Amino acid sequence: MPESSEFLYPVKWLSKASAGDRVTCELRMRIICGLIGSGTILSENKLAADFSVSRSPIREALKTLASENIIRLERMGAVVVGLTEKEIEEIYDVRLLIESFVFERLVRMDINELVMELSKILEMMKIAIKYNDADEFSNQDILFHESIIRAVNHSYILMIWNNLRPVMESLILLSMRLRFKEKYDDFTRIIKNHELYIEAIKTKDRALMIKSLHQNFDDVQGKVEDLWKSQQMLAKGVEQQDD
Amino acid sequence: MPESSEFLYPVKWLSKASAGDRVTCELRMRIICGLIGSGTILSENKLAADFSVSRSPIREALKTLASENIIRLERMGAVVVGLTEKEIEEIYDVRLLIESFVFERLVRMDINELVMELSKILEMMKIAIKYNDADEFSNQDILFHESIIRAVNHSYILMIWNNLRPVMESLILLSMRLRFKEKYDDFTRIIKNHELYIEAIKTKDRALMIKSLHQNFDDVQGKVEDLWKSQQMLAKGVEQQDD
DNA sequence: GATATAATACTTGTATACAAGTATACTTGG
DNA sequence: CCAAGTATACTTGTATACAAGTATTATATC
Repeated sequence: MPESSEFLYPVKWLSKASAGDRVTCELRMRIICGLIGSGTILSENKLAADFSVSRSPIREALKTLASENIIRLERMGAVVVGLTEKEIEEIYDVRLLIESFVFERLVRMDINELVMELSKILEMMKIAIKYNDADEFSNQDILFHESIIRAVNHSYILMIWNNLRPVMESLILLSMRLRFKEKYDDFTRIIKNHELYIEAIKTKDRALMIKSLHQNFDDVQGKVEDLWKSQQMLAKGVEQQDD
Repeated sequence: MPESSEFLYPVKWLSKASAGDRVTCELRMRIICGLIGSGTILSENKLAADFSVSRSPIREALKTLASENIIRLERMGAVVVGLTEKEIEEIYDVRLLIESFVFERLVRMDINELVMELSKILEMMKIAIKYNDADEFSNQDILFHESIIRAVNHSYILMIWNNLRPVMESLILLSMRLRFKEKYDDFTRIIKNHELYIEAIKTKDRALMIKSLHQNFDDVQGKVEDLWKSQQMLAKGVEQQDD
């Protein structure tokens, strides 16, 4: 019985979104942080009632979440799969795979414009840290990697990214919110690491790129319990949210 | 515009499918073979009328096709992107990427059961050739590669495959239909090539695997014009049913 | 009491209706 | 004749209705 008043997904990111997208994003967050546990059976009608919408947007959401592999559509009800330790590792397998691929392309391209873009994003990230805005930081973090991927102009690599992105986004959001409360110091390291990534692109240093990518993963990866923790922390701190 | 009596997608594969899936598969085939050209704007209402269904299954289809990157959902109408030479190459970039990844995992696994499975599929392919069944041959061809990918039990690699699969399927279907009519001899080579792939897995010979994978691509790749040709050939094969 | 059968309360997929928004064509005033 | 506003015909997203199917439970029969 989730109260429709509490939202895990940043509400301001949904300002122009449809009800379907809203439900998709919120459900994803709840599943990934463990609020809706693995094995739970989701009913279209029940969800519709909980979110006070009709079945149409719910169906849309379930289809999307199924394509992201966090629920499984069966003949009767959608069963929550969620993320185990293993799956989080698998996500990073894929990121490593595609970002390495992208890097190979980058070294044969003019990367001036990209480096400029990345520097801008890095500045934004610093501001987000300064103002304690975990959500905005996450947003820029994702944008950072997305910009790199977009730069090579490969529609099917971009397709993979797009399929992966939402789950990544949820993971990063939860991870960063926790860090902002508990391990604020981490951010200087994260920033430094992103500077390393830019450096790797500038100097076309493959090894450096892999290294910084790995470090980046360690920064976000976290254990599944942490996601739980993140959610509970948020539940306690809802009042602070409206600043 | 398109006559609902002619279907490019094998009808028997849709026996238990919903109207939404039917429309998705058929639309995809028409887009990929060029029957519905790039730039065409698809209207939900018009499609609904053409396929004699309501907007619900059409919306579902458009969402799916958009996630496959062959149409783009804009604020007014869905615009067909289709496949250019470049995109077909990109698909194979991704396949090479994931099948290489999978191979690395395979060499550290017990592959007896998989080899057995692949041998079975290969037998099936031979039968399909014998009975001139291009569609069944395509089906088994895809199953061959899917079995390999499934074997490593990596949910996010499988996710990529699942996102790629439908477009691949259409490409292979069109390519194989053409071959059965024009280049029947090719199949002995394709079979031999798959035997090579099995051999590569058995002996865990990475180079051999890459080689056979590349050859496999050459077998299907074909030019975009060929897809056109394939469709036109089919159109002639079907008794003109214009009204 | 155990098994077959019927009633029920769900489920899914599709159709249809409607509000709100947006491009196109059509007026109307200058 | 053109600019500006208005009407119109489309669009999307959501709600709702309904048929057909599938589990679950209750009932009847042996």
